[in-house]
Amino acid sequence: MPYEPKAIEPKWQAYWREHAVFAAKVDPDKPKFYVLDMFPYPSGEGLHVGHPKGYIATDVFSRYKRMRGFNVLHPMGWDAFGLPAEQYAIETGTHPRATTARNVENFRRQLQSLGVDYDWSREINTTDPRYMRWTQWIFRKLYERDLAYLAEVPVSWCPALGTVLANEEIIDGRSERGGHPVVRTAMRQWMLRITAYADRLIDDLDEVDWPEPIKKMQREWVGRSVGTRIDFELANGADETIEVFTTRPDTLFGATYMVLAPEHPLVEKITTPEQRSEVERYVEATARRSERARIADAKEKTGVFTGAMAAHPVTGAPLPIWIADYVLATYGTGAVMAVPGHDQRDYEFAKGLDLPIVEVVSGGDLSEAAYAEDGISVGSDFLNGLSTSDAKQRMTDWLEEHGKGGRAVSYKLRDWLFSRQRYWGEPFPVIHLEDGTTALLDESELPLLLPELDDFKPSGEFEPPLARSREWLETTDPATGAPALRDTNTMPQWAGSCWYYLRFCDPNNEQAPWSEEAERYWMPVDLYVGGAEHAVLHLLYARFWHKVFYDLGLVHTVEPFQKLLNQGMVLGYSYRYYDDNLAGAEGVEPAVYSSSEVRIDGETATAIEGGAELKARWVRAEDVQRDADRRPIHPDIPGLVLEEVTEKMSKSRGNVVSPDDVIERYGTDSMRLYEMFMGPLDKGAPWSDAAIPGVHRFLQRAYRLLVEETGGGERLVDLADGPGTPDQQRLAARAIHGVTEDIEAMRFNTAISKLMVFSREIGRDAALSREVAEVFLLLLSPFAPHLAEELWQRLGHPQSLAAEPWPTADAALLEESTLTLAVQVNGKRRDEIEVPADADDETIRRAALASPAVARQLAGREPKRVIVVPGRLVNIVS
RNA sequence: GCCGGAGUGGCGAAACUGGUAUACGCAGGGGACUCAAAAUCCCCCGGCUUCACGGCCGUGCGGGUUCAAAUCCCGCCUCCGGCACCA
Repeated sequence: MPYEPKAIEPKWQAYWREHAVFAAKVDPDKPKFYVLDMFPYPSGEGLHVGHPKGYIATDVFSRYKRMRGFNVLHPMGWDAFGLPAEQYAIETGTHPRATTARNVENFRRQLQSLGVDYDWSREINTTDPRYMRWTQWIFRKLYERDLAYLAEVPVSWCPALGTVLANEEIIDGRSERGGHPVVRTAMRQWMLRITAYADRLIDDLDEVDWPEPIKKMQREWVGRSVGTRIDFELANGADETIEVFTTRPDTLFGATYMVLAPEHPLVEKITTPEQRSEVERYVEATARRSERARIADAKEKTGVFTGAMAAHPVTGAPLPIWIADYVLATYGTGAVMAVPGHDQRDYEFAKGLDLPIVEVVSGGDLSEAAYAEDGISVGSDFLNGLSTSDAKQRMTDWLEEHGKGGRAVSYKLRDWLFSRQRYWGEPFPVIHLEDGTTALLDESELPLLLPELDDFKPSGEFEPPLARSREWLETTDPATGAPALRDTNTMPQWAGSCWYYLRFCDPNNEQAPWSEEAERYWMPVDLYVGGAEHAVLHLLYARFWHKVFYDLGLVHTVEPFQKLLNQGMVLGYSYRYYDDNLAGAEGVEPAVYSSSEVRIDGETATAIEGGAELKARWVRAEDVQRDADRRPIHPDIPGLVLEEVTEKMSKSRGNVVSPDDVIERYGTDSMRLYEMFMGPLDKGAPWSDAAIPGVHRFLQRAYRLLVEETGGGERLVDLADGPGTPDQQRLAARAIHGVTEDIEAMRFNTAISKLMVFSREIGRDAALSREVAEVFLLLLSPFAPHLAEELWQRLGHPQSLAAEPWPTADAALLEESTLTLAVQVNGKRRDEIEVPADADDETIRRAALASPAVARQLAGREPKRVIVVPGRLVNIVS
């Protein structure tokens, strides 16, 4: 019988489960290792071959660490609140709980078929009341620490969908689904004071072993900038000041006007009657435009004069106050002092509206552009002659002395909007009293469960679905018996994923979210693997919560994730064309275009001929036909050549490959091996079915190394006793050394190639010895655990190899007795020589010069220099 | 525009600290085994040139540093990802 993964793999998956081989228990006598995957949202579509890449990598590494004597924690669970289940509920009436349960079943089955060494006894689900209870408990802690507060926040409200939309759900001011209008409006919502942790979120990045680009993105997201606050008084003596933040206080003498964001609260107050109608029109127009649209025509700067004037803090000169949408209400103070000579945006605005531009830093040419670089201050009174950095100091000191400003720090980071107007999330453990105050539910009342509904749509204007259940909504204050209302918002999906790594340490605890003992033993996460798309938000939010836990004494480390790794995306080949049926209407015959007939400009596609606006369409990869030139063509539209692109796998692109199909054909071990062999873990690569037979053949060879076919059955091959021939021992030592190094560095692709070489060479000169065969199986086992276990058992071992010690290489066997050195003449390789490993430079030099190829190259010239690089080469310079 | 990452055979890739460019795998070609095919095993496989030995060129492009550059430096080009007027 040949290698039969279908017989072997389920057998070992059952064995691991039944013998609880991967169950993790606190054991103070053993070093721990906590490996974590970013847990998935169990979508209805199931896994595609891109998802498991990270899971397989953590599996390889955790199996390796276990064999190295570590007590490994490798858990899995479900981030199961979320929009798709709710949308499905709105459409079909199916309760999200039912959808979620079904999807979890399917995901668990698929993950288990990969043979990953999860400790399934620790499985968690964020929608489980036993989990949700503690998420709400954490919210109480945040509230008690004044890190959660209610605020009126502008959001994008879509009346037709009855819900608030995120920026990415809005296209051209309309909802992505359905194309309904969206308006900006203020709503009372929960906010989390993440900005209180801004400095620590930047500074503590120095503590962790993360890819530098990710750290950088996080630092920039927090966006700390150090500068000066300046107070501008109104020129008419009104009792208002405009506060401004700037990183260039040295240019204060160059300020020729002020600009407020249209949403700035002072706009209303200071606008003069003559300007009022124009200002109101502008403010209204800005509110109607989406943030995206505002950004899109950033080049054209518009604005309106308010009629009011501010006084220059030093000279007292009047500065006209404008409003313009290039000033953002959400950054700094929502107001800027405009220095058109030295800020490009102010320059463009001033040019467009004919406002004065003055030079206060020398070095540029203001007739061309603003000069934003450093220089020497000019036309700036007491700053004249100072360098930019000295002038900044001097001006800030002056402002402090005169009570008109001072040093300040500003962040890009904003507080975290923590409410969602949805059903399928954690309800807030609070009640709202009639006097307008808010009170926390007592711990004993947790979890606060969702009301049972059969209609999940929003219940009306500004009313989330939770408002549908009056009996849930209307309650009483347990303290006073007074009537009270529950909060109709739910928490965002982030809530559950912000602390799940802590729950995994102690998933069944009913007294606390986790015990101190478990946290002290398992934390921090030693290796965290997931997609780079979570580089900023998830990791920043989780770090924020962790720091709060630290301040509460609930965790003992400042940072949760010690080492982070982003797996590259598995891409799929998709096949694209275009048509002019923009709305996707049915029953029409759209004009179709091949990509060569289409012009792409940003996000819009137009026909080169005729200029009609077009939309991209995809043909499912399995439906694509080929013409005589092997070009991909449309199956139904004759002659339409498709464009082959490699992009992210998704259902809409028709390029999804399911692991179920791959496992059915080749087995899990082959799929695992292929995913690790494709290339470096952190690099993206297109999935290719055609390459799998290569690794599958390797596993077949591995199987035949130990099992031979007889007439009707099979038997173990005859193995030599003892450690094997000297050659075999050397090969084994080298394989152990190389594979170990590669796994430590997470270079799984090269580890596998070393295993391929090892298996090919090992039986070449003599019968395989038992010891060498065992080394091979142990090295193979993290990658192809099912096959390795099977063969290990056939060698007569009654126990799983999961707990076997990892082999070690005998250092003496790694040393070579002779070395092959390349011989170069003037840097070009001309020959090679064989020398004893301990040969001295003089011997090597003589051997190299004795080479006939060298003599031919030198053609009688004397070598000027001979460079001997130990163990590598000899370079003769002539 | 800014920030990050990457460009090496027909393809996925390797070369770890500057030291023999293309390991390993896919596809392709040839051979062995077979009545035949599949499977398996062995060999070849960057380009140009030479009967051959060999020679020349070659890691996106152009320069540079070095005895020696895929690797370091300067200037560009292309692709992928992220961010978007941050005062």
